[in-house]
Amino acid sequence: MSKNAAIAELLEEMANYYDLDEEIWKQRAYAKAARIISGLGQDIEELYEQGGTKALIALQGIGKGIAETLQEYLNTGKIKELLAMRKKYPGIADMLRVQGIGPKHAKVLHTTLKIRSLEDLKKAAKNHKIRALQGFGEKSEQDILEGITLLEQTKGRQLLGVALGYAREIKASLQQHPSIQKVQISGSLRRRKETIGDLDFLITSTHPKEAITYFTSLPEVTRVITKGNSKASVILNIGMNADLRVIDKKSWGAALQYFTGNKDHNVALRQLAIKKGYKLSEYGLFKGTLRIAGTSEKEIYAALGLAYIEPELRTHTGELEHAKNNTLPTLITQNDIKGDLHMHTTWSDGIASSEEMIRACMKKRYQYLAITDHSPSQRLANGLDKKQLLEHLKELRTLQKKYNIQVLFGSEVDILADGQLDYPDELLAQLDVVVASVHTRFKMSKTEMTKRICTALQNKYVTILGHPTGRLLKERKGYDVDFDKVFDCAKKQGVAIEINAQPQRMDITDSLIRRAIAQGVMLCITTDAHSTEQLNTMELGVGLARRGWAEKKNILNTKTWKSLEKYIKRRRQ
DNA sequence: GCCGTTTTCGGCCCGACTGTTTTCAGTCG
Ligand SMILES: Nc1nc2c(ncn2[C@H]2C[C@H](O)[C@@H](COP(=O)(O)OP(=O)(O)OP(=O)(O)O)O2)c(=O)[nH]1
Ligand SMILES: [Mg+2]
Ligand SMILES: [Mg+2]
Ligand SMILES: [Zn+2]
Repeated sequence: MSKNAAIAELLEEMANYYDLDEEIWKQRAYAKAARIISGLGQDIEELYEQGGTKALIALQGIGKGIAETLQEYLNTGKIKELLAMRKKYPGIADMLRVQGIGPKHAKVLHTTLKIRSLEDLKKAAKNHKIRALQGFGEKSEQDILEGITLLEQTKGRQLLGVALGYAREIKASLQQHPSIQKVQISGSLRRRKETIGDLDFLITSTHPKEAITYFTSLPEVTRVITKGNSKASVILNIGMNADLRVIDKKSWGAALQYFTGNKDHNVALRQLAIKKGYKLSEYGLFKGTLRIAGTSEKEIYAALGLAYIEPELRTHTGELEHAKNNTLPTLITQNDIKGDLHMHTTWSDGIASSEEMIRACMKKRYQYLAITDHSPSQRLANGLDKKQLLEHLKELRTLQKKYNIQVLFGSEVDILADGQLDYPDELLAQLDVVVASVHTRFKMSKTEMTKRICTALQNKYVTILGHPTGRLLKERKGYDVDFDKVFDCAKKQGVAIEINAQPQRMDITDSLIRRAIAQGVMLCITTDAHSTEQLNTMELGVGLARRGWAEKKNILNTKTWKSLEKYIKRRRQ
């Protein structure tokens, strides 16, 4: 994942330049390639190092030409053609970031007004130089100024855990309106992507215009971007955009399919429809003017000869082929979860007591929980020394007698720089569950880090490898690790790979989950909760697991306590 | 530029909203 985002941006930039040159198909190909790479999950550099150009071309949507561009960048750190384009069109990339300015307008501004920067653009708008141009007017000049201001205010993508909370509040407000019947959170939220660009809502309404006006007048709305008879787009006080789409209930399934995406999945599905002699839009699947499907998503997929595809799988990464062959996985659900094996208490850096965590887990009807406070190296997080660890153990054994839920005594033990664990084996032997995690010395080489982690996994007391990539969304990338090797070790040793559901971690990634499953590795969804409230992030972890094509059998904490107990015992033999 | 259980050439998703149009192009989802 290291360079993927940066490379996707470069390809996107190139796509924009091709657009200016009216190379419309090249533009589409590059834009698509950018989307593919940004959603890839696997480090494109790693892919190239291991499989060469062939591995790049093997990606659906990347062919000889773009593979060459990628190769040039990975080998030399630059793309000659891009540099030339930047020279030809200075300042255009910035202009295109302004809401409402596309390639056509940008080009006019660039050539006729010689605009080279956002500063130039602002000045031109303020001096009313823009309104006179062909295709522009007073309003669009004003919009440009506002667009620049908004650009300066916009934050990036938001964490799923945060965005989902906001979306549920808006959903509740929408449900208040008498003309609104169904409300469905859609887009990337429904696909449970780990970061969210905007909040998308699909509704049915007996009075669409009133419903839309209600939406654009919500107290959270700070600005209305567009407002029509079937959809509206607004900016919310939380710094995110929200889109509303109103649809007749006979088109509900088609609209939900459309509004859930992702874009590439939609386009591929529509292409399939064409191939079969149909037309697919948000209004339905049509043969000529006859609607042959549209009330439910299932009906649409079925009419196209496909099994139903769960939203989390709609990423255009092979799901259509599997749907056609009826080989899609039966995804894990929240109901399958029997316990939580990673959480913290006031003994280290949590804010709830052991007893509070136990009671909260009972309320969730879990069969078991593991309390896993930090080890001594985590000084800032109040890591437990030997004496404290044994006291904590005593506390938990006492609490166990009081509650009818299996209370597992665990620890999140640091993996030290040399791969040794932060407690000696004789202490680890007294623990029921050990989550081993890297918390320090991130900047090792890939070889060293891989060796470090594999060494740790060889300790027979390790149950779970904690937050395996070490990424913190919006903050830092993961460390360099060879996951094929790590998965190999995990498989051999019988260690589970964690799917950490903390909103900022969401660690490990969806595509790595898919690879882990392909390699036969067990995974475990945990919340890493530091409060009782945070135990609720389990749903985010389940969403992430589903994005990784995980079935119940792939997830350790779907096991009953009896079966889990056996699993842990076997590991320690 | 990419792609192919009807194709290696000729297609490439489809529709809403807006401003500037005098019939629709541009932008966005
Ligand atoms: N058919 C089609 N559908 C699109 C297109 N663009 C967007 N959509 C659909 C699929 C998207 O998931 C949905 C919502 O659009 P968004 O721009 O909000 O994207 P999405 O929510 O997937 O990601 P986000 O996190 O908001 O960036 O609309 C398009 O060009 N064609
Ligand atoms: Mg969205
Ligand atoms: Mg949207
Ligand atoms: Zn933890």
